[in-house]
Order: sequence, then C-alpha cells, then structure tokens
Amino acid sequence: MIITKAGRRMFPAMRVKISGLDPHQQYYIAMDIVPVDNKRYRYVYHSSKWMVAGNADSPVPPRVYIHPDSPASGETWMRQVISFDKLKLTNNELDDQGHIILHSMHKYQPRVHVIRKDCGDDLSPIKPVPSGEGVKAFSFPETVFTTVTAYQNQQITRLKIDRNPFAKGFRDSGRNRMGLEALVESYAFWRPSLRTLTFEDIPGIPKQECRDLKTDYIFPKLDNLVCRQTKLS
Amino acid sequence: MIITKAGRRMFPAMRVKISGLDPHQQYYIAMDIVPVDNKRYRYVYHSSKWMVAGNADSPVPPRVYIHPDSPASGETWMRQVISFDKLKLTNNELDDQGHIILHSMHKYQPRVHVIRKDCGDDLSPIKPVPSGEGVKAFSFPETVFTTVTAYQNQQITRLKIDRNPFAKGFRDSGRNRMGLEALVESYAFWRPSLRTLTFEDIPGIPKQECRDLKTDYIFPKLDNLVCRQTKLS
DNA sequence: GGCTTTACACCTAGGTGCGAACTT
DNA sequence: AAGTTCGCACCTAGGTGTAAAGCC
Repeated sequence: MIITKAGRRMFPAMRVKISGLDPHQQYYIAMDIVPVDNKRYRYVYHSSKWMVAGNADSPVPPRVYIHPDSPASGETWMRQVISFDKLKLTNNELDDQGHIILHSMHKYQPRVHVIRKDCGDDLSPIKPVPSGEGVKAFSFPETVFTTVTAYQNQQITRLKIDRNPFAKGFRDSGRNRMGLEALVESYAFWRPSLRTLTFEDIPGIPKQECRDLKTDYIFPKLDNLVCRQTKLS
Repeated sequence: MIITKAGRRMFPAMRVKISGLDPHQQYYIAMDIVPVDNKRYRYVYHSSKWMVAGNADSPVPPRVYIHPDSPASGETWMRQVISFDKLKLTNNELDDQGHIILHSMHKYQPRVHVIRKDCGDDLSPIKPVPSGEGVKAFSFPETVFTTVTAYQNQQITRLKIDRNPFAKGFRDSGRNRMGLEALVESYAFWRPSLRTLTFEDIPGIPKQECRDLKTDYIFPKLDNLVCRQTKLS
C-alpha cells in the first residue's frame, strides 16, 4: 500500500458487514493497523519476492481511525456496509491530521474494533484501542499488506490503475484488458464479492444470534506480495 | 434562495457560534426553516419589489436538518463554527433525500435548534422539532430569504456569482468589480464578519455563563428582497 | 406570460500514478 | 543503488448560473 507524507487512502478500502449486535445498544466502530511481524522487507526484483531485510523500525505513535458514523446503534451499523474509505495512511511520524502512521517496507494488518459505547470512554484517535469487556477486535488474513512509497511490482500497479476510478487517466483503454482480467481471476478470493467470517461473541452482548463479520470487496494480499506474482505479462 | 427538484445548497450557508452550553452535556444541533408569513409573493420587475400575490400554498412535509456532527458535547460544539453548508433545499414535495422542502416564491426563516441529548428521543429528519424542556430555538431577522427557482434580480445574481467559489466561471474578471464591492458594502451587516447575539438560557442548563449565539458570515436578506435594490448598476 | 425544468459549460475539491529530483 | 519527495496531468465527484425548452 502506498504511504505518503500528506496521507494516502488505502485501495481497495476495507469494507465490512457486521451482524449479531444488540440493535438498541450504541457502539463505536474503529480501525487500527498492527505489524504482522518484527521485520523490515525489501523487494527483490529478479526473483519477484519480498525478502526480510532486517528488523522492524522503532514503533510509531499509535493511531486509531474512528468510523465517522460513530457512535451509532447496532441496528444502524448492521443495516449498512461499513466502509473505511476515508482512512488515510502516512509515513510522517509527526502527522497531525489524525492519519494512521506506518513504516514503509513493513507488513501490516488492519483490525476492526467494535466497542460498546459505555466502554468507549478511553477511545481516542491517538491512543491504543482499549481492550476488555465490551470491546472486540477482528482481523482477516487476506487483508495483510506491505507498505511502500512507490510500487515495486508492475502487476500491482496495473491492478490499482484498473480498479481505482481515480486512476482512470493511466489506463490504456482496451489494450491489455485481457491480462488484467486474468490477473484478477487468479485470486480465488476476489470472487465472490461478499465473504462471511465468524464473529465471535462480544462480552456483555446477548449470545443467541449468530455473529458474523462479513467483508465485502476483498482487500487481499493485493499489495506487492509475492503471491501476487503470477505468470501474467 | 434557489430551490430545485434535486436539492440545492443555500448560499451563503448559515454559520453559527454557540456558547453557554454545559461542556460535558451532549447535544444535538439542528436546523429547520419556517414560513415568515402566510403569503405568496411575486417580483414586480418595473418597481423592483416583492409584492404579495395571494395566500401561501398548502403546508409541505416537515423536515429537519440534523447537523452531521450530532450528537456532540457542549465543549465540542462551542469550540467550532457550526456550519450548515451541506443542508439542501428542494421544491419537491415527494423528496426522499432528506432535503428541506419549501415552496417557491415564499418567505422563510431558518431556525437553529439546540437539543439536550436526553430530550432528543423524538428528534427525526421528518418530524417537527420537539419543544419543551431542554430544547431551545434561535432565529435571526437578517436571515430571512425568499425562495425562487430562478433569480429575479440581477444584483443578487451578481452577488452570488462573485461570492460563491462554485460560480467562479460566471465572473467577468475585473470588470464591474467596483459595482459589486459597493453593493456588498451597502449592507452594513455584511461587516464585521462575526456578529454576536444573545443566547437565552436553555432550561436545565447552568445559567452562570454568558450565552451567545454568534452568526459569522452573514446570511442577510440577500435573496431577491427589495432592500437589496440599491442604486448600483 | 410567468414560473419551472433540464442539459450543460465551468468551476471547486480532492484522489491517482508518473517521473524527475532529491536523499542517504 | 535504493528509497522518498514533489509537482503534475488526469481523473472523480459534485456545486454554480445559463439559456432553451417545457408547463400551465
């Protein structure tokens, strides 16, 4: 994922569906992004692989993206697809825009947090998400990504250009379309567009309903990861 | 003010400052728009006057614009200028976009409502604002306006074009600039840009602080009103 | 005739990857 | 050499009044 000083959106954006909440209870929904491991990576061009290049840089200030619809009732949250498209990433450790601060060339994983309103007193954009009763975190293996300041991998660049409306200006209309389609197809998880994963109980919430967290519009290992290296172009 | 089927913003937008709230109490802030009288108007071109043209049309469905930052603490509300720039007006009585429905060729006045959160259970975008304990309404004589579907008055058109960034394409750069400035100047209330008006007590709120509602960026009788007819161009 | 609707050119505001320049 | 920064052309998305057409 591209990170810049000014802040850059993620593409694709994380989108999520939640069920199993108490319809009449108020919740905050938030996202943070945590390191996958303690390593720094570099992209080895000739082998088309990300390889360990030492230990991770020193930790960055904690940041939390609180979904702008927060707080809202369980009913409201469950009725919609919850999109994190306004979340921005930065590599500026002195950022004062409330963006999520990350190191380049590291691997990260977004986490979705569901926080009962009465347990959210400590929730802040610049403090770690509180844990305990009434707070639950979810993460998805297919949303791991690697941060970069410039793409390392032509397939990913093509994928971004072809799927992101804001990059339309870089498409070579028509030509190479087949290559792209094939690339997309090579990710089994790209379809179907709506997945369902288990949503474990939130402490303090009635347990009788099934609890699912659905991610719609996959956000897979899309970004400069070796598994994206296919035989295409 | 222009109203359309699809919905049109007000320009200038209503902007307001509030003080005297309980910093730790939660409030909703909302706006509705009420008729000034029971009349319908028409613009008489040769005399440059709005004149009564019969009784008002039948009432429209009630709509309330709930400020998107709602609910928030008194501290949060008081720290910022509260802008209603996303509010939209429509003449479509069947509107389902949550816009405020008005009749064309009528006079209206916006009202700002401050609602203690625990008194806001009945607050809804499609019901009249509740009244009673913990709810307070404010309105300002200089914000009265007349609705139109097309401007009736060249001075107002010029004012809109020159002050609204989105209408820049219609400015004749440089030429007639003097005429516009003089027109603006002719409204004493245009400067200073921040006014202070008395904010009466909200029932149930401690009374010890001075209570002001400040309107910044005047929203005066800007729209097709006879007082805007000056000697300029 | 008076008012409303519609498509439109022209803006603001801001999200893209690019490629040259810069840094280390 | 490898990674980062910056200005940019090119988009999306949507807010303006206009002028012609439509409505009653």
